Amino acid sequence: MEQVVDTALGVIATEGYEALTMRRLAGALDTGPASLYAHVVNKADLDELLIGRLCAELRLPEPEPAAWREQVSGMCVQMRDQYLKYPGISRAALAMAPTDPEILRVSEGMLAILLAGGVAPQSASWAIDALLLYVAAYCLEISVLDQRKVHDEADWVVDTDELQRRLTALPAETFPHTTRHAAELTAGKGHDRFDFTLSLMIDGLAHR
Amino acid sequence: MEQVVDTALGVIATEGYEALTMRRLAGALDTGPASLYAHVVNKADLDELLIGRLCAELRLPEPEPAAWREQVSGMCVQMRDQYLKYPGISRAALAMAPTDPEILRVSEGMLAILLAGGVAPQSASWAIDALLLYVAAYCLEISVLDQRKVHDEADWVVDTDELQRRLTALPAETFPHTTRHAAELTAGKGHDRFDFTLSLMIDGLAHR
DNA sequence: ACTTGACGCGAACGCTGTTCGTACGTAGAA
DNA sequence: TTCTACGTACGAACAGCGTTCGCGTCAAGT
Repeated sequence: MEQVVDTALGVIATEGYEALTMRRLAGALDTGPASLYAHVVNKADLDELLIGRLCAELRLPEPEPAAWREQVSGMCVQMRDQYLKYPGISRAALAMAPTDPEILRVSEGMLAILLAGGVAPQSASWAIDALLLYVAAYCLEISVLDQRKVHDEADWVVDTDELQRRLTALPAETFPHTTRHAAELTAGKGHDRFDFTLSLMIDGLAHR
Repeated sequence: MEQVVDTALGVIATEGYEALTMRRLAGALDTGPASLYAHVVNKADLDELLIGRLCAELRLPEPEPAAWREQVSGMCVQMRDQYLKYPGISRAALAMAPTDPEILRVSEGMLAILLAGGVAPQSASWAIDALLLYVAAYCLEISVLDQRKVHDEADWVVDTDELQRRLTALPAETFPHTTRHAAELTAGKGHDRFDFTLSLMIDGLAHR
């Protein structure tokens, strides 16, 4: 069963989550699809196992009260990179009940950081939920965009420059702010947008 | 083609997005699945049309600089309620390119509100992105949970009280904070968590 | 050596999105 | 009026999905 999870993660890492079908996974294990159901109840169950394995590889820091902001954003960056390492897997994370013990472990770790930083328990609890949700959604969006680049024709997907050109070309009377600030709307290399949102939420948490 | 979108929204409203298959939609229109492709290129195209229709029904307020916070959170609440009115449709929203003119209209409206409120253009642009992403993810999570309640056996899904009981029953030495603050972790009726995250981000935006 | 039990897997089911060829209805030309 | 030609609509089919059933095989117990 451990090998099933490992092989599944391998398939996702090289071909994306959409390619992880029971048949494809069975083929990678040199067997038929029916044999998988001896080790796994469901595809949903497999998804849970995958997310659990992902969370198990996250490293929880020892809470340092003075550095709680860096520590919590570091956790989010860890999750982000883990999600992006297995493109599209965040879809499974979004559709999952938070019952898994490995997820609870991560949640416990983040709670410890926030409480050590002096955040109120209620704010900390809800903030963890919001952060995990945002990270998963952010990674899903990125994975979907990357998937489009592979699957569809290249002219259907637009890069940043092309998008900015299109925004500028919009009718200025109905989209005055969009045309004027097309540069800002399309700005952000790498994970600038991610960092911005994280600091937005963490700053909001600190000012409470 | 307008009728196709209307019927599709009707199906989603009563049976959920997962039930919106080409065959089910064709059946609701008293025809076969092949006929749909005369009006719609793809299922992805249909999804875009649905989200476009959804966004078209959003009401953009006239920006009032003093009330920008209430206005932007009001927009998010509008989107949330619209998403929840059609359970699961936020999945389509998350997997979509932001090219649709109706989405641009909403984005333009929110940009106008934030700029009128004195938010820097770069912060406003990124904040809109983050807010839209969070709203979609939040609604997707809710829809998935509701779906589970319908599909699976009732004992697989846990309500708030049961979840709190389980958290409290965890081993206290490995989950000290989770067991102690199980009440806070499971707290929040209605959209309290949603309101919290929104004010978190908007407050962070104001302190910039 | 015979029985029994468990396990693995080929084949099939019902479902999905999508395509192809045909048949029909209509509009224009002779 | 009659014939043609074109565009549209749809029944049937295809490839793929998750999942289940039942048979065959193999190991252990008596």
